Parts: sequence; C-alpha cells; structure tokens
Amino acid sequence: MARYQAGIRTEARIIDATRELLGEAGLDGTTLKAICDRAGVRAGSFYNLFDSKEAAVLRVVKDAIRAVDPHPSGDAPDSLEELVEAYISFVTGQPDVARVYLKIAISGATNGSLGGSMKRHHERRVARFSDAIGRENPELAPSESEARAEIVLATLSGLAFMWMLDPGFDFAHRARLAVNTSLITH
Amino acid sequence: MARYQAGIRTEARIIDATRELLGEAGLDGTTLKAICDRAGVRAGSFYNLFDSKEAAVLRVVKDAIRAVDPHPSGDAPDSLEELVEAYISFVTGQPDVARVYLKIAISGATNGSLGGSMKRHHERRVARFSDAIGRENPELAPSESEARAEIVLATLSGLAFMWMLDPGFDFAHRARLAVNTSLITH
DNA sequence: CTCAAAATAGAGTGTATACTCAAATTCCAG
DNA sequence: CTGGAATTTGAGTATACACTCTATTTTGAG
Repeated sequence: MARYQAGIRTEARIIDATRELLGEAGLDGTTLKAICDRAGVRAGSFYNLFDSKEAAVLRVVKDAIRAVDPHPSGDAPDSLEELVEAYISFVTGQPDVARVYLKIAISGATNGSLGGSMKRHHERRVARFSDAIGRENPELAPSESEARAEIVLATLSGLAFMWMLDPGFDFAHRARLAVNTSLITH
Repeated sequence: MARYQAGIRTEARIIDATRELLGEAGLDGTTLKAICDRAGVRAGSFYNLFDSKEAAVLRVVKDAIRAVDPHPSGDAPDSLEELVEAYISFVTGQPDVARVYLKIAISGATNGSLGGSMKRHHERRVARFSDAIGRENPELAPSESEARAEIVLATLSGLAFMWMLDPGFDFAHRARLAVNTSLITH
C-alpha cells in the first residue's frame, strides 16, 4: 500500500501536464498521448495512477476551483464581493481551465461523473451566493435571494462566455460593473 | 451544373437528420455515420453534397438562428423586447441547437469557420441590442448602450447555460425577470 | 542486503472516426 | 430516346483514440 516517492512525483507531473494541455489545446486536444508525452510517461504508468483520462481532467478542474475559493472549508461565511472576486479570479487567472469548466457544464450533466460533479458544484455556488445576498439584504425573502443569486451567476457566466468569444473583452471590469450597478443596488 | 431534384431532396434529408441528431444526441453523437443512417444515404452521397460534416452542422445552426430572428433582413429596427423574446424562443424552442451554439462558441473563435461565424453573429447581435437600447433610452451615451447590451446578452447566455445544467430551471421566466427588473429600469 | 510491492515500459487491442474513390445508376433536357 | 451530367453506392483508407497486459525495473522498509 505504501506509495513510493517516484509514483507521487509522476502523479504530479501528469496533473501538471494535463493542466497545461487543457490550457493550450482545450479539452479535445488533451489526449492521453499528449498528456503522457508531456509528462514523460507511458500509458501504462498513467493507468497505474489514474482510473481514466477523465479522472485526471476532473482533478485539474476541481483543484482549480478549490484554489480560488475564498473559504474552501466552509468555516466562515463569505461576502458577495468575495464570491464575485473569486469568480473573476477563477476566470481571469485560469482562463483555459474556466473554458474547460464551461465546456463540460454545457456538455450536459448526463455525461458521466464530470457532468454530475459540475452540477453539484454549481448548486453549491448558487447556495453560497444566495446566502451572501440574503445576509447582506435581510429584507429579501429567501426565494428572492436565490433568484438574484441565479441572475448574478448567470451574468458572470455569460460575461466569461463573451470573454472567451472575444479575448479583447474586459471581463473583470464588466463583471464588477454588472454586479455593482445593476443587480445589488436597485 | 443544373441540379437534379433527387439531389435537392437528399440534401434536405441530410439537413433534417443532422438537426434531429444534434437535438437527440448532441454534437458528439452527431457522427457522419449517424447522419447518413438516418438520412438513408451512404457517405459518398453526403460528400457529394457537403464539403465536410462541419458544413452540415453549421447549416443547421445558421438556419436555427435565422428562424427566430425578428427581422432577418435587417429592414426594420427591432425593440429590445423583441430581441429578448427572440433569444428566449431560440433557446426554448430549439434547446439542443442552442446547446450546440453555446458549445461551438465556447470552443473558441479559433476553431475554423464555425468559431469565426459564431463570433461574427455574436457581434451583430450585440450591435442590435445596443441599437435597441440606445433607441429606447436616448439619454444614454453609445458606449453606455453597448455596455448594457453586453450585460443583457451575458445574462441571457448565462441563464441559458444554467438551464442546460438544470433542465428544471425556468429559463424564460428568469430571463424576462432579469431583463425587465434589473437592467432596463434602473 | 533482501525481496515483495510499487512503478514503468511499450507494444498491442479494439473501436470509432471523417473522409475518398472508381464504378454503377439515375436523371432529365433537347 | 439518348447521352452527358448529376447522383449514389459501398467498400476501403488512414488515422486517432482510450485503454490493457505482461514483462521488467525500481523502490525502500526491515
């Protein structure tokens, strides 16, 4: 059972290679061969460490999401501003992973473990946005908070989507503008 | 040069088959074999009529977009409400084509003719939304109209995105709510 | 050192894909 | 009718993919 250092290092190299490839070549370009070539590993080693290619991709996406979570452990409540900034950081800091994230989500929640994981993460995020909005606007009914949370998140997703369509689009600026002027103050 | 009726009918069957498959099986499930089987045609016939599989998919998506355009010829100006309703009709009326549309857009504008076509269509749509907003709010500076157009479209795209993640999500209702309460009246 | 477990190599499997091409068939204008 | 063009066939090509399997090498605890 005890793992060797070699295996741990190889696993890290595979994850790094997968992350880089998702960024450079997208989901389609991130083939098993490409991952193995970049990691300097043969297919057999890959499958000694991962159950499938999907597992490695999922690891990268989950790591990226966790890396920008303001309160990953869920111990402290987060403000709406923190959540929005976290979303902006996620999209601008790791645009290619964000692209993959959107792509997987759009592929549908039916597509195996990836889609299901995406859906669950999305639901948690809506709940956190909704909580933050409710905390900052106690006069709102819970259903109203949730509706606003969904609209805020939709706008953020949509702006990210536009940014991917046009890299010249100023995503961060538009995102802060949309949230601050149109949706919170009313 | 003169085309025969047989070829024209075959072309229509292929387009229909492609449209149906995009709806039922998504982009990945819409393989050449699946298209040909459903259209009752062999691969050779397909390639006698289309340059590539991509060409047939693009035709379907373009047709779908055109079908819900309130003023396809561009002769009459459209109201913001018309444009929003057209977007809602597009997404709810042909959800699977809309999914393909979002998928292609997210794949990036670099991906050959599909991506480029998507980007151009998106830019035209932003311009039309911006014109409508400017016409209905003459006090706004053009740059402000465009900013609002981008935010409205982002919200619509994002809500469509959420609907695809969760089919139980009431896209049309949320879309009208978001546009009417948060973005236009202020 | 030893040696069992962990890690690796790398050829190989099976499947699916988009697309081609020469030959046969069907169409339809004149 | 007829003949050249349009259409259709269907086997075939080339390629890419995720994944498997067995033999071999490497590791590191005792």
